[in-house]
Amino acid sequence: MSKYVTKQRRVLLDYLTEHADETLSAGQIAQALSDREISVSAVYRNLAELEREGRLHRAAGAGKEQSYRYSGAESCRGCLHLSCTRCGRTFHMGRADANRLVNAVAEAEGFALDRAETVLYGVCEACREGRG
Amino acid sequence: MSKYVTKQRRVLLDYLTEHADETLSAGQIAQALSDREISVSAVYRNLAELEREGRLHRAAGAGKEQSYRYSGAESCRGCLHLSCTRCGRTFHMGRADANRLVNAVAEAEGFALDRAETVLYGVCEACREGRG
DNA sequence: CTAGTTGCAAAGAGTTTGCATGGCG
DNA sequence: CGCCATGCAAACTCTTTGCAACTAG
Repeated sequence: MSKYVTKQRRVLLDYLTEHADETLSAGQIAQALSDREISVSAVYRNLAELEREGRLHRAAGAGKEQSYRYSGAESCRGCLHLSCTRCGRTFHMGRADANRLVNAVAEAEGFALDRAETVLYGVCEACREGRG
Repeated sequence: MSKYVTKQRRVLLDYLTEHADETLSAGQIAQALSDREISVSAVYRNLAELEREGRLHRAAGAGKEQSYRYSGAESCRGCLHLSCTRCGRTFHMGRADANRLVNAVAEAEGFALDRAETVLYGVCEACREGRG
């Protein structure tokens, strides 16, 4: 696990914190940080490690790139994520609403939803009203 | 679009029909059909075409492979998909339950869920009871 | 100093594409 | 017979890995 706090690690964590709970592809991250003295391999290696530590979730991406989502603080525990297929933004479903939804699925189908892994796709309010 | 009905096309469609509404990776499909006289490129090309025609959905896969889901008949319209992260099986949430869920999300968050794109991840009843 | 990290470049894995051959209609 | 689709292999893209150099503690 992380033993040293290197410059690259800090840069990556800064970036992830800034974009906490957003769905980002490894490529996106690598590119955004390309001018900040961190190599692609370092990005991948650190992402993999963060995933092992459970601070990062490897969620599914539409294309062929893998997507990651950094679970900021405890703030996001228990909440579900909504991803708008038009503007790409990520929204958070409150704990209470999420609980209701998870329970509904459990009752209806006997299926235990994994909140960390599940992302709901659709169109957000703003986009639906034409103000993307 | 599809003009000719070739043997390969038939083989692929047969396979997809047999596994309708399941979440399959391109690799899985290609391998399952590898001994049935269809090349990898043909699989990819036909999958891409089916996707263009809207008969197939390119849903997100966990690993680095792309996943597809063939929307069998109308049978599956309006239903949501549940994917078990343990056994990999796909389950279907009934229309009524799905409607309830979609409405709940719409009310709570003003978010219009896209049923075709969304896959809920979690653990199915069988796996939870240890009979995977 | 020592061990964890980095960067580079090469190796892998999955997907796409060019081109000649083959087969549907 | 004409044109679309296939197969093969090469090209690509994204990700992983080996290894020597580097650096945090």
